[in-house]
Amino acid sequence: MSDPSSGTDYLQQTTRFEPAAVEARWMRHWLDEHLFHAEPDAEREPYSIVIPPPNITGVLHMGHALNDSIQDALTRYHRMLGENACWLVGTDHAGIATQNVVEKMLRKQGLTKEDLGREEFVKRVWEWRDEYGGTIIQQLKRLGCACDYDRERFTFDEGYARAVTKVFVALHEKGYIAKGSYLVNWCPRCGTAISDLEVAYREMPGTLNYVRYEVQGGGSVTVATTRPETMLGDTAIAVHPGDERYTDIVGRTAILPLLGRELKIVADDRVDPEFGTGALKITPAHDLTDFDIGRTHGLDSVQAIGQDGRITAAGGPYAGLEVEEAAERVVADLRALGALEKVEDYAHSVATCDRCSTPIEPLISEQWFMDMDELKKPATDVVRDGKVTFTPERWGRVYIDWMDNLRPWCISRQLWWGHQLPVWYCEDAACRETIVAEVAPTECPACGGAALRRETDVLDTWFSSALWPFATFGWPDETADLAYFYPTNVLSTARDIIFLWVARMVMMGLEFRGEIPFDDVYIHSVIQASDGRRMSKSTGTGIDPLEMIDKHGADATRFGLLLMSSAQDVRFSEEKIVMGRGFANKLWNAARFVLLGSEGYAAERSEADQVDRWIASRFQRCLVTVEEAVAVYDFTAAVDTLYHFVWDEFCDWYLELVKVRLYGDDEAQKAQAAGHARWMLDQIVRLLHPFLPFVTEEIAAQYGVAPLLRQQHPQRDATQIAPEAEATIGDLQAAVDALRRFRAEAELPPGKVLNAVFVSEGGAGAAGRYVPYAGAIRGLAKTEVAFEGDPPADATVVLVPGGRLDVAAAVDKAEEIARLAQQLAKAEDEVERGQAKLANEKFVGRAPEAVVAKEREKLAGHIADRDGLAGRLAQLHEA
RNA sequence: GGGCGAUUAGCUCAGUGGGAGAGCGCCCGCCUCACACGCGGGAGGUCGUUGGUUCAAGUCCAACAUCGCCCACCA
Repeated sequence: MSDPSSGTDYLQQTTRFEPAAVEARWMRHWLDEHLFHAEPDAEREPYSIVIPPPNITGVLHMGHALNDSIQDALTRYHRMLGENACWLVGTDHAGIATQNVVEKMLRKQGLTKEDLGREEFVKRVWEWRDEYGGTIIQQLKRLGCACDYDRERFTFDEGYARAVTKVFVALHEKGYIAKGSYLVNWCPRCGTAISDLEVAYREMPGTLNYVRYEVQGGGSVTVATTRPETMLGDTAIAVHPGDERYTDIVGRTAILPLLGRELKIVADDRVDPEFGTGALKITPAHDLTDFDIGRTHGLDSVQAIGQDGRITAAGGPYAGLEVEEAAERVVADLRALGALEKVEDYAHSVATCDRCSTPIEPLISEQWFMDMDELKKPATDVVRDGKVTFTPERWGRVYIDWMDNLRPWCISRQLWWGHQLPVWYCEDAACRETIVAEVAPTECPACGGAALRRETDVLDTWFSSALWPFATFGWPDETADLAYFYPTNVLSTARDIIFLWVARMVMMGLEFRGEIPFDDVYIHSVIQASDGRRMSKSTGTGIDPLEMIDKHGADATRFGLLLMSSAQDVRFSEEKIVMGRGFANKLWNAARFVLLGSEGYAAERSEADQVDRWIASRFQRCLVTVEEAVAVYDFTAAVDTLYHFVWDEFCDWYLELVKVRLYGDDEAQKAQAAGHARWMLDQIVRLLHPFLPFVTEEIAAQYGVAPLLRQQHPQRDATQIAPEAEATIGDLQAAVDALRRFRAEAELPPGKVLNAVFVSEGGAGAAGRYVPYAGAIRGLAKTEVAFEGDPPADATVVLVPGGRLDVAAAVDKAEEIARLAQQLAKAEDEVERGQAKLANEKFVGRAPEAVVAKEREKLAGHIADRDGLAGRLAQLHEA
């Protein structure tokens, strides 16, 4: 009782759910209790999820918040189902991103990484990581994520490094990993090669420059280029073999303007005769097509642009210039020479670095490559065969298409922050052996020399990320965790890393564990800015989820995000979060009402009253819908169903109906109602907990069942489905609705009590069903009801045709006659329509029986309506 | 150039073969003893266009239009 956050006073006073204090208090408690930690337990089914590890440089953005709300709901849900759920958490060392951030920080201090040297620089990155790298993990806690924080991993921690090394060495031994000299995507700003997937193409305005090259022995050939500066590296000109314009110059020699270099003229069918002039200048060192054509024809390769993005010595007078400046100078000089025939505006897509947006320079470089041919086959098959399923399904096809067109993966990076390749070179000039080993060799196994130099390159960050599902559970050691939690159940992520990450995890999981890393891949929606553009910091369109948590609470934010998690991309709408806030508040107040109104009674399901049977039945239907939705990762449907059950049925009807008994004088009735209300509340709170963990925990604590994570999910029980109670309460609802509508239309003052009488059609006494609900109708519709045979003198006339209710009143006779006439006309139309449909032989003959039966039922209803209305109208006319 | 997706109420979105839904906004009435972050009532849509399939189409097919995303060695 000393706890200020529980007890009668607390409940009475907190008419609003205030998230801030509640959330902080519960998260602290959950963490102190290590509630989210899971250990292997042979008695229980494992359920595991690995979080897509956020970069240590990252801060929680809307995409994380959505994905983590999803994973958290799944984790809590399965935990409550009795499974031993483990949500593994951790961060990614994020090679380029982190190195960039630390370099930027150093620059502010007037330092470069070269000033410090590699060792000291890496030390500084670790220091940075220790200070700032945990930010995002703390932010997950603000959201309420039930991650197993006791197992937090880092893609660069010691055990992880062993896994990475082992994988590299193993793949090298199999011949999948090898060093080679190829044209790679080079980012001059980051100073490293990057993989094809890290290149982003952007449409940019540019120019197409037509440059005339003289041909030895007379004549000339004109080529079109968007990058005139690359001509400094030209070694040939190519034309299509079938292009008759150029047949006479193939085999001859052209002269490169400005530099005077001799260029072969070759024929190659990769040249598109339709484009430009049909003649292509060939720069094997700086263009992939040219590189391939160069190989085919044995052309020289001249590197005109260096790794620093400047023109090399091969560029003669342009040496040392930045690419952009060189382009301007080359064009100016060509123009002066008269070799520039024309310049056209031309929009084309420019390859840029995904990390820093700098234009990529394709250049030839010695790099390590991973051949995917052997790995991709099984990884494609498991998706094709449905062993790994994608939701939504279409992403599975996207995955397969990509796999089918895989090229070797450039895995080496010229960075300082990352997993250094486990490769050493013998320095002995006569030996030059390359050694790939898990443990640093002390001498060269080939010549015995002790002078060894370690490869300075590090691995692509995604190389290590690919091992995440098994390396985090202890691999390369055969741990109990690994045996128990791997393979994981589901991977939830954004579609932009299907290739970068998901595909590679599948390949590595199959290769090193012989098992798929996860059964399901759930690809969630992309949340766009409210104007439909991509959310991004640079354009200022980003919305900070933490701000939403501050403003509306974590439960509300999670709820809103889950409503935005549909299969399609959605625009961010704060309204949905506001909706969540309202829902949390509604639930809290419903709980206050139930708990305060039933103090002293124990939760116990009752079947005595129709209302009790009805709400239990409705809850069962809700439960089934929610379970089915979660099973197919339809969180929007799950949350929407819960919202409407709790608000529209539990609060708007059940709680209102239960007041009659709760506030009444019949002690037996009150006990039943109180016990059942408590029981129902508890069931609801349990079902909602995975989606709204804080408010549900706060409620549960009020009656002593917190933490909900240790409680059981509600049980499905078909015996609680009560169609007859649903029918009765459905009729009652229709009656109340009709009375309310009548009151509103007749503009009765709110305080005015209406008198009504139920009359059964055909005198069968069906109105008797409503006898127990006279009190409810009084409360819900401010109407005093009487039953057949006992009409009050001033009674408004009420009919009950076919169990449904219609209202008439002697308020204004003429008005009433007009209203009824209108309704009658409508009913007659409906009857006509229904009869026509049922007279259609094709419909009756071909439509499913149930559909036809439903149509008949509807028609019967309309006929009853029509007859009832006609009768009343006749009565009114008589009177 | 190839592929994928979207187009439903003023706004943001559900709805995938049997008589159009939600939240917000809007209009009317209510501080009714859980909740004004609330309660009750209401208005508002020829479901992008044109064809087709079907007894029946927002829902399936085709074409078109518009918007968005992904992939591609777009000189």
